[in-house]
Amino acid sequence: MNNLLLDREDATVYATWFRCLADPTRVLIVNLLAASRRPMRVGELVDAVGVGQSTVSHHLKLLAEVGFVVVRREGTASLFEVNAECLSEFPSAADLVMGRLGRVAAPDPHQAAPWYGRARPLSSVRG
Amino acid sequence: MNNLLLDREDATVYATWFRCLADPTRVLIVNLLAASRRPMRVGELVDAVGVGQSTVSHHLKLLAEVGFVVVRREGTASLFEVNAECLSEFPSAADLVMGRLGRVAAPDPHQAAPWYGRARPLSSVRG
DNA sequence: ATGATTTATCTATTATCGTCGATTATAGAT
DNA sequence: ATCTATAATCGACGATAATAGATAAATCAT
Repeated sequence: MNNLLLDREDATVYATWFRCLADPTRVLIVNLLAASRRPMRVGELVDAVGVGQSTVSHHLKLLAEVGFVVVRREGTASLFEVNAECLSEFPSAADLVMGRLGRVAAPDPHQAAPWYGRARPLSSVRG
Repeated sequence: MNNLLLDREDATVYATWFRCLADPTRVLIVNLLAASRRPMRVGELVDAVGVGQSTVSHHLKLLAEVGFVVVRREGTASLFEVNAECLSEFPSAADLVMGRLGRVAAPDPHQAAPWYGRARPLSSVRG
């Protein structure tokens, strides 16, 4: 110890996560997808969050890049749903930053976690 | 129900929280204060996070405004420590956004929670 | 009073962000 | 082929944000 202290690299990864939810519209989108637990079309989200379609697409792209949501196309529609791993991993990240967690449950490689293909935020605490 | 769906007003409050940790330097600062659980001087934090003093002061001001940290002056020094309420409230906010929590523990009025004097983020789920 | 230490504030620069409107691309239906 | 519905991309705009450097304010020691 102290193994619960982050280095800047890990902090940057977590900051990326939090930045993803640093906008009210994105919070609404994620909350909607997380609570409903079903795929939703872009138009459905546009109706729900009250900003333009291009703006919603923009936010969805961000959320998908970081890994909060996954997308699948079906005809002319795009179906977005929450990344199930995030439901617990994101709150765990909050716990970790707040110093309440020495480690976080290891991610399941078969389901994309937000950090796959990027920095693994838990490397420093896995030690 | 669904009572776990946020409205934009609440989403804005949570977004403010997350935006506060949307920067690597602030994540480092909060994690340091949260893990050490002791008051730290600005200079101490400057040494730890690797950016200029004015920048650290700037971030601390932000963190204090939102309520993540509290400050007390002692001589020429400023002692910052983490707001104890945030240690659990912030992860709970993450849970709530991810649809895993119907409500959050009621805040203790004697210790400043991040939303005091601002919107109460739990009003919509408290009913 | 002077000087040293510590932190806050001010100003400026640069980069990023949220949003919109318009356009483009894709797929289905007629 | 054309029309329609859906979503992605592009370009622009104003607003914020992160950082640094310089200066000011406050406290303490000599």
